[in-house]
Amino acid sequence: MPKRVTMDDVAKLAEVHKATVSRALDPRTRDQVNAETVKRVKRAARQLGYVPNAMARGLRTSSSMTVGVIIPDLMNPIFPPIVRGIERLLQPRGYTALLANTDGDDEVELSAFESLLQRRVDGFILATGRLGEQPMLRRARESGVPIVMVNRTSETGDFPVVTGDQRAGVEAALRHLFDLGHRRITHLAGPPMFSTTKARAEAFRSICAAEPGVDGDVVEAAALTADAGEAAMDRIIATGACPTAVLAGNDLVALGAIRAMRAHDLRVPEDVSIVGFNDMPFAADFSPALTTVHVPLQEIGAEAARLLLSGIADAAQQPVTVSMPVEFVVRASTAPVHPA
Amino acid sequence: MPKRVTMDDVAKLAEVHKATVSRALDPRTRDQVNAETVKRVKRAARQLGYVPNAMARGLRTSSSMTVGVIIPDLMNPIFPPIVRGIERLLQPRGYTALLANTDGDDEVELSAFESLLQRRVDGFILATGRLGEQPMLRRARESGVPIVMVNRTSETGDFPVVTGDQRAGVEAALRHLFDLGHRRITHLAGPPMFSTTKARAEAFRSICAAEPGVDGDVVEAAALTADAGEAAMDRIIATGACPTAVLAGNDLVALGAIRAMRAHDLRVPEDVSIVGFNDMPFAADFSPALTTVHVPLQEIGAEAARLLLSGIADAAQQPVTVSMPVEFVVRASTAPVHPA
DNA sequence: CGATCAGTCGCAATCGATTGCAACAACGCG
DNA sequence: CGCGTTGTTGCAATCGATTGCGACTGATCG
Repeated sequence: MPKRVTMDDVAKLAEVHKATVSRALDPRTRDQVNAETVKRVKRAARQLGYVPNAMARGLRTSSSMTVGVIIPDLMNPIFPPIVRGIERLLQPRGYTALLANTDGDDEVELSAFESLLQRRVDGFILATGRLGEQPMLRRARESGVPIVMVNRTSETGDFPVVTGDQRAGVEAALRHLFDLGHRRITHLAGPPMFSTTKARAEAFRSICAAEPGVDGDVVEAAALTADAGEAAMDRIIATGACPTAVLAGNDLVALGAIRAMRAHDLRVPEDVSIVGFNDMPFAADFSPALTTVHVPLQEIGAEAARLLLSGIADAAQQPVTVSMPVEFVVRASTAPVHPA
Repeated sequence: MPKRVTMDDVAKLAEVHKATVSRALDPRTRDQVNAETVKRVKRAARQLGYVPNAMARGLRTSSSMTVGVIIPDLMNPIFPPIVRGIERLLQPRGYTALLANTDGDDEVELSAFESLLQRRVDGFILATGRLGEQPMLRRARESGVPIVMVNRTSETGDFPVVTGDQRAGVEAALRHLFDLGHRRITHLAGPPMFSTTKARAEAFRSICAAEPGVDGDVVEAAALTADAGEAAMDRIIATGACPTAVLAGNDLVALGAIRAMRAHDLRVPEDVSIVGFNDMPFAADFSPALTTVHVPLQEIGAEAARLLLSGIADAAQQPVTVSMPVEFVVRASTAPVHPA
C-alpha cells in the first residue's frame, strides 16, 4: 500500500522545489515557470499518480470550492430538478454540492447548517424557507456566509431569492378557467407558512375579486401532499357545495384532489376541472394529464447557483429577488364548465 | 467584520493552551481535562462563536467525514429515494454526502470521481454501474478508496454491491400473471448494459422456459424511459401479435407501454395486463395504478451507506453482494386473461 | 520523608498545500 | 564593464487544527 503521494514527492522526482510544482500545476501561475520544467513536473505527477489535497489547499486559501444545499426532502418531486439545475451550473466551474435534507425540522436544519459551516462551504443555497421565525436563518444571517434562497423565501428580505412568478401563474390559470366559463372556483391552498403558497393564495383572492361574477373560495390543505389534498377535497365535497373548478396549491395537492373526486364518482374534467401548479415530473402522466403552471425548476436552481457564485466572488451582494417566468400548460384536466 | 475565530482565540480567552481547547471540545478526549476547564473553554467558544475548521482537522487526521455519491441522473425517480436513504444513515453519524450527476457519460464520470477524490472523501457510493469497460471503475480500483456500488453493479466482483433481489421479483410477477391465466407474456426489457436489466431478462427467460405452455418473448427497449417503453410497445403492437400480458423492465417503461396501448385503444388491464418494476414514487398514481415489484430503494441506499462506513472503518472489506428482499404489490394494472 | 502515581496541561511537530519575497543567472544596454 | 531587467526557482511562513510526549502539582503510601 503506497502512502499517499504529496507535492513534495512530485517535487523530488522532478528535481525541483514543491513551490515550483504548485505553480506548474496551477494554470493560473503556470507561466511563471519554464515550459520545460512544467513538462517535467507534469510527467512526474502523472507517473506518481499525484492527487492534490483539496483540504490542504482549502486550508491555505480559505476557500473550499463547495456549496451547501439544504432542502426539506429530496423525495418531494420538485426538488430533484432544482438540485440538478444547481449541480449543472456548479460542476463545470469546479464546485461541488454538499447535500442535506432536513424534513423541515428546526433542529435538523440548524445542525445541518452548522455541519456544513464547519466544512467551510463557500456559500449556501437554501430551499427550506418558511415564513416567520426560523433558527437556521438567524444563524445564517450572523454567519456572514453568502446565501441564496431558492423557490421558497422567508420574506424577511435578508437574502437574494430566485423563484417562479407565482402571480403570473395564478393569473394564467384563472384566465384559462374564466375562459372556459367557470365562475365557482376554489383554491385548494397549501399551508400559509410557505411564501409560494401564500403568494398564490393572495393572487387568487385578488384576481377573483377583480373579476365580476366569480365566486372564489379558498380552502387550506394541511400540507403540500397528495394525502392532504385528498383530505381537503373530501371536506369540500362533504359540504355539498362543490365548485366547478379547482386550482390546487401544487401538483401533489391536485393529485390528491383527483383521487378524492374519483372516489366520489366525480369525473375530471367533465364534472369539475382542476389545475395544478409547478408541472412537476410526471404531471403529464397523471390521469387525466394535468393542466398546470409550468415552473422552470431546473432553471431556477441554476439561476440560484449563478447568483450564489457571483455573491461569493463579490461579497457585497444585494438581496435581489429574481422571479423566473412561468408557462401555463393546458392538458386534459380542464374543460368547459358543465352545463348545470 | 470580525475575522474568523480559531482555536487559538478560544484558548486565549479561556486562558489555556489550544491543545487543551482541542481536548475539551472533543467528547472522546474530554475526560483528559479538568471539568472546570471544560466549562471555561466551552463558554469561551460559545462567546466567540467558534466554528471548528473541518479542513484543518481533516488535514491533520486525514479523514474528511464525507462520502462521494455518484449517480447518473437525480431526475430519474429511483435515485431520490436511494440518495435519501444514504443521507439518512450518514447524517446522524456526522458524515456529509457530496453529490455528483454524470448522465452516464464516461468523461463526466471520471472527472466527477477525480474531483471528489481530491476532496479526500472517505469513500464512494456509486450508482453508475454498467456492464463492460468503465473508466471510472478502473480508476476507482487503483485509487484504493473504499467503494460500494448500489442498485446497479459492474459484475466484475471488485466491489460490494447492494441491490434488490431481481430474480425473486420477476418470479413473483410471473407467478402472479400465470395465476391469472396469462400464457403469452412479453418482457419489455431495458438495455442489456445494466446489471439489473440483464438479471431481470435472464430470470424472465429461465422462469418462462420452466413453465409448461407459456410463450415468453423478450423485446428490448432502447432505454429505461417512458419514451423508449412507448416506442417498443408500439413496435410490438405493429406486429399484430400482441401478448396478453407484459412485464416491463421498470416502471417508466411500463408507463410508456401504457401510453402506447391507450393510443391504440387497448385497455389496461382488460385487454392486456402490465406489471412494472421498482415501485417508484407515484407508481400507485398511474392510471391504472401500477402493479409492480416494490424494491426498497431507501433501504438499499441506507444499507449501502452502512456497508461503506464499515468498509471505511475496517479497510479489509470483502466484496459481498447483499440483495434486499423485494415485495410484489398488486394494484390495478393486471387482471385475469381476456377470454379470447 | 521521599518515591510513585494519577490528573492536568503545555510544547512542538505535523498534516499538504499556497505565496510573498528574495536569490540567482543570463542578458541587453549604454 | 557595471547595472538594471527579465525569467526562473527556492525559502520559509502560514492556514487551523490534532496528538505524542514530557512537565508539573498534589496526594498517597510505604
